Amino acid sequence: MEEQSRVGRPRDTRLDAAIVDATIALLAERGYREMSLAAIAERASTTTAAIYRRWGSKSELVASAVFRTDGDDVVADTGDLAADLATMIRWASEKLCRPAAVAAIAGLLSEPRSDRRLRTSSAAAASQMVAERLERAKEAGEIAETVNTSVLASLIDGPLLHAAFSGVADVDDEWIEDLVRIILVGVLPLGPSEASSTSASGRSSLSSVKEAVRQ
Amino acid sequence: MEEQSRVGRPRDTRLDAAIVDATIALLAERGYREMSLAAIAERASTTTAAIYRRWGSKSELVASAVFRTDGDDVVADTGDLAADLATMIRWASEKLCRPAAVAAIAGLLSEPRSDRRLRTSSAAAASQMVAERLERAKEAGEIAETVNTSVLASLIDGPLLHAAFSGVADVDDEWIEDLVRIILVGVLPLGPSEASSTSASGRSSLSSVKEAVRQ
Amino acid sequence: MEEQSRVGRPRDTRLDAAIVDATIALLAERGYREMSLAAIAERASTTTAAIYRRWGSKSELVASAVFRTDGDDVVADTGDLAADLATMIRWASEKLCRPAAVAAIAGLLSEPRSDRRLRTSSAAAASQMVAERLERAKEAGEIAETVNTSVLASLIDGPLLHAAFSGVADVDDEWIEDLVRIILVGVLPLGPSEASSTSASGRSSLSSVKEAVRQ
Amino acid sequence: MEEQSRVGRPRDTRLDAAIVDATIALLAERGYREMSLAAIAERASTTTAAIYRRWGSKSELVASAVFRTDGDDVVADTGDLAADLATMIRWASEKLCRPAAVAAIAGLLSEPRSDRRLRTSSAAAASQMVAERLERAKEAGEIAETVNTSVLASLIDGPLLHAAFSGVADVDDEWIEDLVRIILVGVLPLGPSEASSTSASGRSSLSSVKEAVRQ
DNA sequence: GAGTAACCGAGACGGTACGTCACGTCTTCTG
DNA sequence: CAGAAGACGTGACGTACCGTCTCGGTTACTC
Repeated sequence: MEEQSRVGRPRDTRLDAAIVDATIALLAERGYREMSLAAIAERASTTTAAIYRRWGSKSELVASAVFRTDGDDVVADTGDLAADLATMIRWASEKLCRPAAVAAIAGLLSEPRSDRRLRTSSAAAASQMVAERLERAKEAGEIAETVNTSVLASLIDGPLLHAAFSGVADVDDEWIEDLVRIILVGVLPLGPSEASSTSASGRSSLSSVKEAVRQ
Repeated sequence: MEEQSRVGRPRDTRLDAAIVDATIALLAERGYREMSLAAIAERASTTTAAIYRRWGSKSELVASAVFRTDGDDVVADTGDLAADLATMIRWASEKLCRPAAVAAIAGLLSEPRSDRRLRTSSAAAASQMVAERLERAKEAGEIAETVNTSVLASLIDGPLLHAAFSGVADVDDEWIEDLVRIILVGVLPLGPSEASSTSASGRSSLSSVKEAVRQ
Repeated sequence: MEEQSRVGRPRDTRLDAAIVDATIALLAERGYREMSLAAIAERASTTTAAIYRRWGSKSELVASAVFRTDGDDVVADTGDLAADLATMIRWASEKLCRPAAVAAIAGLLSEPRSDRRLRTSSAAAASQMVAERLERAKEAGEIAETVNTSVLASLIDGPLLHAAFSGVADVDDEWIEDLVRIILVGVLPLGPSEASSTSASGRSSLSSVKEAVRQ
Repeated sequence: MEEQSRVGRPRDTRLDAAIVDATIALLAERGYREMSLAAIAERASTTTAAIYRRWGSKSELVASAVFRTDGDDVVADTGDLAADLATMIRWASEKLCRPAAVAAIAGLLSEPRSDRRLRTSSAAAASQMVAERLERAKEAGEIAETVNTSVLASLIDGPLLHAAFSGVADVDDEWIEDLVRIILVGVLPLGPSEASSTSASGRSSLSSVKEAVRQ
């Protein structure tokens, strides 16, 4: 969304909303590739020129339309990791599982310069904040020291991405609760016994991990 | 890849390979959107007509080039769930984390009728086999009864998708091992204490799960 | 050449002229079949899309480029049939004997639906006007009543077509003058003797015509 | 039609006829441009390879199929110019006015190398023979000395070409008879009065020609 | 009678042109 | 100066045709 100069006729703000709405609707209906800017303009009762006055390209429009962060809290930090993790996953599911979002992610990644545009803006910032939140949890002893926070971060968005892309499972509250439970169990510190067994063997083999947990 | 009849001049099999190789190379270099069939044809020293003789569209070519399953085993089933899970994740990482695969997934999902074509062919079949493997593990008592296998399936591909799309973490053996450990711990049955505590409270709240694990 | 609406950016009229010029030049150089729209576009420093915005097809472009009638007088009518016939043949030779015109006529007739498009527009209109001019001459007694005006009309363009297609004779002023002389002599009323002889025999045999003329 | 070597399996002569018939039929139905060799092959129940074994190109096939001269007499020479001219025009009408012939002429002229291929073979030979016949008529005094035989030759095929191309008039026996009458009258020597008047004025103006004829 | 050379059908091959579509820019008129 | 309309260059897409080539298989002359 580009700035506009102070002088001259101001932009019709109803057009902004109409364009964004049309973009989201058409993304869901047709997908990224078969959604032309002409179709967006027509549904918004305007022209492509008006769109290009506001956004620099199709991908920029889609990115800002679908992933506009109206100053949302992207990271929950109440102090209770279990609750916060559940909250973040729920938020992520609301963000990623919409049909328009699936189409947008796929479309933006299929574009060439998506690296700079997309990631640097919203996604990267959010990732950074999530990483910091998890790092704090680790320092607070809420997460086992052996847990790689990079891996843990991938467990928040990743399963949702898979579900949204494959379209197999419908992600409802129960599904999310099940997911959170597995992650939490897998991530929590297991007390003295856990500490000793893994410290003894270092990066133990998977079967030894299994043994340790059973105890 | 369409069948060809027995009569007439047979197809030049070197062309098939050259086209597939060119497709994978250009996907990695330029991404889905900026990879034209003309460029593929040029690199494979042929013409677009020869490509269209073999595949019906750009998306069909990409799907079969990147996700050709040469009769691969898509599911590991040695009886040891821990080892099999690790194997499947490793296989998935080899399949999904290549640059060409990332570009292909994004591109195919940005196309309109990818649902029917792509998923029904390879991905859906693989998902089905994974689901069956997990269901067997559940019946064998290797997985806690409370674990939703649909959620568990999304934990195999999902984190890899996230890592590949965000490009933040580089997925190496250590990363995969960390992932497997978290999933295993979160999924394994926890013995009598777990059974009693969860059976008592049914779908317990997340905080009660936390308590149960700590014991 | 399609109409364009009043609103919006107007067409670049220099492009229209450049395209038409390039079409005529390339028709003469290469002929209809070996003249591609891409070559026309290149010589006119534009693209095929700009051409298709103006004309619906290659044949339509060629027809309007070669046979554009800028409100020309297609029929001479000074009252003197001899002079008018000479004028019309001279005009026709200028229209039909250009290399581009020869290529255009052949090309358009080799296309399938040229009937409706080409003839109904310019050629048919011109033919109609010529027929009317000849009919008036007949009523004025300048042409013998036995002369079929349809045949006479074919004597204006026909010999020029033959000369242009066969490429044998070069059509210069002397050639045209010779042609006009033959037609005029064959067409003029021959006075009382002619009237009586032909009325006596009705549609006389050709040899009797010969006799009649000799008298 | 290319030669074939003496050894090996001989060609299926029924195919030759079937291909020629299919070519003529499709030329009349669809025109030159929209007649594909694949369609010809299909109608003749064979393949394009069999066609290319016999003819070198589409244009060569069309030329030989439509204008095959099975040793026909292309020039009538009974000694009676009037009758011969009528005969030649009648023959020409049978040759040129078929729908397939119109399509063939247009198509061949729209091809690039039609000069060498088409004219050198049949048309040029025929023209040469016609020219010689007319020259003999002139020497025999059957044609006025002022008549240009090149012009006269163009009066045989030309009007028929015009009629066939424009499609306006249907060329029947009466039409041809009318045409022959006009040409003959315009071409015959007019006796002593003609000789003196034209010798006096040389290339007289058209109006003086008119006067001379009226006498 | 065995060889062989050319035929036949089918269909893939390289090459070229066609006509369509979308993107992002530019130019006019109107408010 | 915004907005509507639409032309502009660029470039990809998918189709069609031409003329050639390569198969497996067949047919008739030749040795």
